[in-house]
Amino acid sequence: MAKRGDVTRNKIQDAAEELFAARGFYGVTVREITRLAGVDTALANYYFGSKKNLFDSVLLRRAEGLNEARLKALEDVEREAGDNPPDLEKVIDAFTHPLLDRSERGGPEWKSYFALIAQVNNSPEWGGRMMTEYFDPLVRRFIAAIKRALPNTPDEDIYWAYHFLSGALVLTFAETGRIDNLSDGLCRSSDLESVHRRLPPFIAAGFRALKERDSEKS
Amino acid sequence: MAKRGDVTRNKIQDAAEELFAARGFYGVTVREITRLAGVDTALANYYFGSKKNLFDSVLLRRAEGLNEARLKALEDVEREAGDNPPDLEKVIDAFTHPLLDRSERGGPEWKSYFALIAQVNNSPEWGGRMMTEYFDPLVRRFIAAIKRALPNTPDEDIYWAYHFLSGALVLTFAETGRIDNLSDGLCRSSDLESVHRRLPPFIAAGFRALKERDSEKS
DNA sequence: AGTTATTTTCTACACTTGTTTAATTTTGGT
DNA sequence: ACCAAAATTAAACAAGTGTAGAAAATAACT
Repeated sequence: MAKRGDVTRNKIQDAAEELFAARGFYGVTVREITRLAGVDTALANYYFGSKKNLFDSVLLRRAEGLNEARLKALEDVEREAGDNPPDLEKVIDAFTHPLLDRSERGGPEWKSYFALIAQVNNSPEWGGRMMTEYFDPLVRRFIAAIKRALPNTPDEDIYWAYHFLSGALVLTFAETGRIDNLSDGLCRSSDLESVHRRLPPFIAAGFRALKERDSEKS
Repeated sequence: MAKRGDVTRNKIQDAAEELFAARGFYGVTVREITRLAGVDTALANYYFGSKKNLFDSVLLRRAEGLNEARLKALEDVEREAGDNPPDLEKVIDAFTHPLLDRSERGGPEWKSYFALIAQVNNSPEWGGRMMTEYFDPLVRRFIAAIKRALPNTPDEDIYWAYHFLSGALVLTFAETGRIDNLSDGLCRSSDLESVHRRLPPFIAAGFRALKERDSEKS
C-alpha cells in the first residue's frame, strides 16, 4: 500500500525521467525537475538525498519489473522447447519484445525511460557501470540460452553478436528521428512494430553467420 | 599553411573533444576545457564565439576527411564490381573500416571523437539533427550501393537494416567496457580488430535475412 | 622603426548551480 | 484534542556558470 510521501516522490521521478531523457544528467537542473513536478525545490533532496541518487532511482524504478517480464518470456520459450535447443529467433524475441511492447503501448513515461537508457548505454561515464549493475544477471541468462540455441559457437562470437544486438536495439529506443530523415518519411522512428518484425530475424541471421564463418576456416 | 592562432585553436578543440567525449556537452565547463588546453578562459569564446559553436566545430573537424575516406573506399568497391552488383560485405566494410581503422590506429584523439559521436548519436537533443547534417549525403550514397547489392529488396527493409547497422557500429565506438564485464574479460571493448572481422558478415547476413523473409510471404 | 592587426590576459558581470537549514504546515495515531 | 512524525516551504549558502570588455602583449607589414 502507498505510503505517505509517495505521490510527490513519484511526481519528482516522473519529471526527472522526462527531462533526463531529453538532455541527460548534466543538462537538467534540480530546479527544472521540481518545477515540472510542481513541487518545492528542496523536496528533491529531501526524498532522494542528491541529484545523482534521484538519477539512479529513476533508472532503477522500472528495471526490476522489466527484467522479470523478460525472464518470464525467456522461460516460456525454454519450456516450449523442452529438451531441445530453443529457437534462436524466439529467444531474441523474448529479449526484445517486452521492451518494444512497453515503448509502444506503455505510455510516454516508457518512451522517456527507454530514451534515457539509450543515452546512458552509450555514455562512457555511466554506460559500463550502470548497465552492468541493472541488467547483467538477466543478460547472462539470455546469453546462456543463446549458447544452447547455437551449439558449438565460439564464445567470442556470441558476446560480440550480443553486443551488436544491444547496439541496434538501444539505438531504436533513442527515437532520434534519424531514420525518418534518411528515408524521407518512409520509415518512422516511432514505428516499433516494424522493428519488432525485423529485429529478431535480422539478428538471428547475424548470429548464425558468425557461427558459419567460424566453422569454415577450421 | 597554418595561420597565426591555429595552434591555440586546435589545443582548445583537442581538450574539448576529450572532455565532451567523457561527459557530454553539459557535463563539461568552458573553464575545464581551457584549463586542460593550458590557455586562458576567454580564448574559447574569442575563437569560437560560444560553447555551442565550439562543440559543433569539434564534431565537424574530423567529419569531412572521414567522409572522403569512406566515399573513396566505396568507390573502390564499386569500381571493382564494374557493371555487376557490388558485394554486400565489401560495401559494409567500406562503410565501417575507415572508422574502425582510425579508432584503432589513429591515436587517442580519434577514440575521443568516436566516443563523442556515440553519445551524440543516441541523444534525442542532438542525434537526429547533427548526424543528419554531417553524415547524410554519405549515408545516402551507401544505401544506394546496398540497394544495388541487394536488388528487389523493399526499401523499408533496407532502411531498418541500416538503422541496426548504425546502432551496432556506434555502440562499438562508445567502448564502455560493458562487453568486458559481460564476458569476464574474454572480449575487450577496445579490440576493434575483432569487430572488424565480425561486423560485416553479421550485418550482411541480417540484410539478406530481411530480403528472404519478405520474398517468402508473397 | 613605427603602426596596424591579432592574440592573450585579467577582471568582472549577472545569473545559476546543488544542497542545507530552520521554520512552518500537515498528517496519523492515540 | 493532543502530540510526535512526516512533509512542505522559504531563504540562504558558497561555488561555479557562460560570456564580454578593456588593457596589455605579441606579431606582421610597410
